[in-house]
Amino acid sequence: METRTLLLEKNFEVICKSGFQATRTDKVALDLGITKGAFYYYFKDKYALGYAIVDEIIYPNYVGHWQKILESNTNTIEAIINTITYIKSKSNAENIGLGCPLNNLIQEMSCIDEIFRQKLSKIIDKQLELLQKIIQKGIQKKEIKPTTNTFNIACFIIASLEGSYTLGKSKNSIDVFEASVQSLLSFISNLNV
Amino acid sequence: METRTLLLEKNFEVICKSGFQATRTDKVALDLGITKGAFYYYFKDKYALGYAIVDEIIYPNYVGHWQKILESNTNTIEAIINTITYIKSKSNAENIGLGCPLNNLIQEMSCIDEIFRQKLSKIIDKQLELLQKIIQKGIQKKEIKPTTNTFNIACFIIASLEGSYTLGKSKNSIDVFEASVQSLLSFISNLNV
DNA sequence: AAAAAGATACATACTTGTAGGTATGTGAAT
DNA sequence: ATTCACATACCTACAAGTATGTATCTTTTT
Repeated sequence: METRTLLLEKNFEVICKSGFQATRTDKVALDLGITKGAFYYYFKDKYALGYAIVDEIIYPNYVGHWQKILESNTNTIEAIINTITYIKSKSNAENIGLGCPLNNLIQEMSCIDEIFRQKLSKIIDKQLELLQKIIQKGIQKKEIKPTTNTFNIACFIIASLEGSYTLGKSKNSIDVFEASVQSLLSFISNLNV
Repeated sequence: METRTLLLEKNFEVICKSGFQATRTDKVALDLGITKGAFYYYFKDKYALGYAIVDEIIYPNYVGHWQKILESNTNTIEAIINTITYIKSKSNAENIGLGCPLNNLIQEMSCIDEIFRQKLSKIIDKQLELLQKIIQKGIQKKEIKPTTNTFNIACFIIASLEGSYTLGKSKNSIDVFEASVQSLLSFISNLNV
């Protein structure tokens, strides 16, 4: 694989485990058999690496799911439930302690660096935008109660999901995560007409 | 005020703004006209300060609300809604960008330091425990649907709340926070018989 | 009651590890 | 001949912690 890609992916992995600030880019590179010189050939500084990870790895990963729903034609509620069930299935007892990479970075970096905040905020924005469109479409298709406040519900769904990761991470246990997501799923199934 | 208390409270303030790792304890002390020597007289090291903040400031602040509900006799759902409405009212356009101190520390420190994780986890645990008791009592008082899964709902409420802060922090906007909490409130009001 | 002996609550100055970054070198490809 | 894709060695700012000094207060001794 290309050196830059290797650096991006391995650093992402370590950032997921220890956060951005605690990540030592030179040690990560060394683990890959890559030297500091190579790192600074591809990235201006540590923050440039962080931004690249957000743009190139995190963003696509968080927006894809919702995009697909919009493009599909299955029942709206079913589609949302399927997506969240899929997201849920990706967490297990081993990785739940790591939390959600997006969530982690928001809490750690938003207050320290405005560019980080903006880039992460954009991911949330895009998710909210897509979810609102999905719900709106569901209302038009008469699959979702017309009284539903699309903005409120979209915010609530993303918030609950992120919060579920927080619970799981804090307790380092999949149980609380799954319990919370389960409630979210039944909440969503009650949005129908 | 006592030197130790001053150090605790001012450092807590700065940690809320910049996180634990980015906080420079000596600069915080200096701002208070206190020297490094005084700091290390009261705290073994930076982590001891962090632990003290969690134990002495954060813990009491997060557990008190739910404790009061258990001790009161008002309608369960009303009591929960009042509490969350009160919590909601404490955030505004100026401070929402800081996020929730508990949430912040969980994301930043849980993976880095196990003692931090345990102490923070205990706060989540206590909140879940109290909320479960509150819901259980509500069921007994026939104010809440008997089919309600107390564990799932307790997890969901805490997760949604924490997640709402995450949204607000990421967008540095009170709107998404309030929208999400609003949905949570209406979800809770639907828990009645 | 006075003096001596510790303890308390800091202040000052110094040390050290290291994270992050730079400057320069070099072999291969174009 | 020059650019590309790194490698090596060095630098430096500073966060964290330590060692030591000292004024004041308390306690004990005589």
